[in-house]
Amino acid sequence: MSSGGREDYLINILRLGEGEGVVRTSKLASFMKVAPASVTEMLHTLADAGLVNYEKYRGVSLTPAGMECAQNLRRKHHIVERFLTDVLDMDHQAAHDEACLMEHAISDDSANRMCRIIGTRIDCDCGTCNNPCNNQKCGTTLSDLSSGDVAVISHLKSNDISKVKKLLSMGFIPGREVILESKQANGPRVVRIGDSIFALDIELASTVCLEDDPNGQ
Amino acid sequence: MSSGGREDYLINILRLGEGEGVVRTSKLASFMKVAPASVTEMLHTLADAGLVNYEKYRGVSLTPAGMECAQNLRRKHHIVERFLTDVLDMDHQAAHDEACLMEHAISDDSANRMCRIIGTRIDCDCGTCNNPCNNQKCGTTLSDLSSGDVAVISHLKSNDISKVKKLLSMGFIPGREVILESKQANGPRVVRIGDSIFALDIELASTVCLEDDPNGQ
DNA sequence: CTCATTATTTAGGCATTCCTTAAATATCTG
DNA sequence: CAGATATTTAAGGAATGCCTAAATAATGAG
Repeated sequence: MSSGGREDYLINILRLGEGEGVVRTSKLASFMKVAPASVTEMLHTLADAGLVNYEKYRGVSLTPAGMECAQNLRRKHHIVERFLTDVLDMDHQAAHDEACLMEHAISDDSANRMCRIIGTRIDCDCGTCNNPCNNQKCGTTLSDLSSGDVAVISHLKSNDISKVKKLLSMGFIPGREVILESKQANGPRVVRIGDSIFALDIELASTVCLEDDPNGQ
Repeated sequence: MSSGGREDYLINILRLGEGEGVVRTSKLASFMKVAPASVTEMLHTLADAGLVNYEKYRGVSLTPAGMECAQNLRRKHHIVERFLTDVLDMDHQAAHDEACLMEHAISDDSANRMCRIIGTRIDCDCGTCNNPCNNQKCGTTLSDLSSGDVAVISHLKSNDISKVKKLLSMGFIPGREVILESKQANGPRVVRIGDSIFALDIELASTVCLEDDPNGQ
C-alpha cells in the first residue's frame, strides 16, 4: 500500500493489529510491499523512539505514545478525506490518495478546524478510532428549544450521513447561531439561521446538538 | 526562511529574481540560510533537470519549465494560505506556516477546488503571480437564471468573506448543479441544490457565478 | 523429541537528498 | 594589477529507507 516514513509504519501497525494488538513482521512486510528485513530495521527505530513494544521473533504492538501518534494520523486521514469529498467535491479515490499525503503535512489545528466543519461525520472503519468528533456529547438539541430561544450549534449527531449532509448544506454548521421561530407539539420546528428559515421535523431537529449556554443566552 | 527541497529553491529563485530575473548564489545562500556551496550544488541539479539557466559565476534564472513549476508552487501557497484563513478561520501566521508545508503536498486538483471556493480572493503580494483565480470572469450568475434553468456553479465571487462562507456552508460549492425554482423581479431567488431549497436575495444570488453552458442544457 | 520448514533477524551495502568545510578559482574594484 | 570578495570544486558526512544473503529462532509434523 503506502511505503515510506515511520508514520506509515505506525498507521499500518495500528491497522493490522486492530484485533489482537500484536503484528508479525511478515504481515507488515507483505502489506507494505517491503522486504521483511526492512520492517525489522524500522521496528528497531520505532522501539528506540518509544513508539512500539517490539519483541524479537514475537511481534510488535503500539505503546501508548505510538498509539496516540497512529490514531492521530488516522484521524487526520479520515478528516482530510472527508473534507475533500464533502467540501471540495472530490471523488473518493482521489480524496483517499491525497489524504495519504496530507495526513503527514497537516497540523492538528487545521485538522480540528476541518473536523468542525464536517461535523460528526467522521465515520471510522476502525471502531477504536479515538476521534473527538465522535465523542461529543449531545445535551440539548434543536427540538428542545422553546419559541424565541437562541442557541449555538455544537455539532450534528446522526448515524445517517445523508441527514447530516442535508443539514450541513442547509447551513446548520457548528458554531452558528440559530433561533427557534415557532414549534408545534410534535410537529415541525421553524428555525431561522442567518437569513434563511427552515422547517425541520422533530427527528431532524433533534439531530442538531446545541452548545451549553451558561450565560443564559 | 525555508530550507529543504529543490522546490523551495525554485520558489526562492522566483522571489529573489522577481525584478532582474538573475539571482546570485550568495543571495540565495543567505536567504535560505545555507552555505553558498550548497546552493551551487543544487543549481547544478536544477540545471540538469532543465528548470534553471545557470551560468557559473554569473547567476541563475528560471527556464520556462522552472518558472511554471515555481509559479504553480507559489499559487498553491497563496491558495492554501487563503483557504486556511478564510474558510477555516485560522490566523495569518499559522496559515502561512502551514501553507509552506502544504504547498508541497497538495495536488493541483485540490488547489483548484480550493481556489474555486475562495473565488477571486487571492491577492498575491507578488504582482506578477500568474493566478488563474484572479482571472476568472464571471459571466452569468444565479441571479440571471430563469425559472427552471439548470446550471453548474463555477465559483463564488464576493469581496465579503462572510458571504462566501455562508454560501459555501449552504452547499453552494463549485461544480455542483443548481436549479432555479422560481424568481421574482428583484426579489429572492428560490434555488434547489441537491435536496435542499434556499431562498437567496439578489445580491447573494449574484455572488454565485455559473459555468458557461455551451451545450444549451 | 527431532528435523525440516518457515519466519525473522543480522550483516553489509546501496541510493537519495541535502548539508558542510576547506581549498581552489574567478570576478570585481580601488 | 592586486587584494578583497564571490563562487565553485572536492571530499565527505548524516539521515532515511531500501535490498540481498546468510545466520538464527520458532514451529509443526512425524
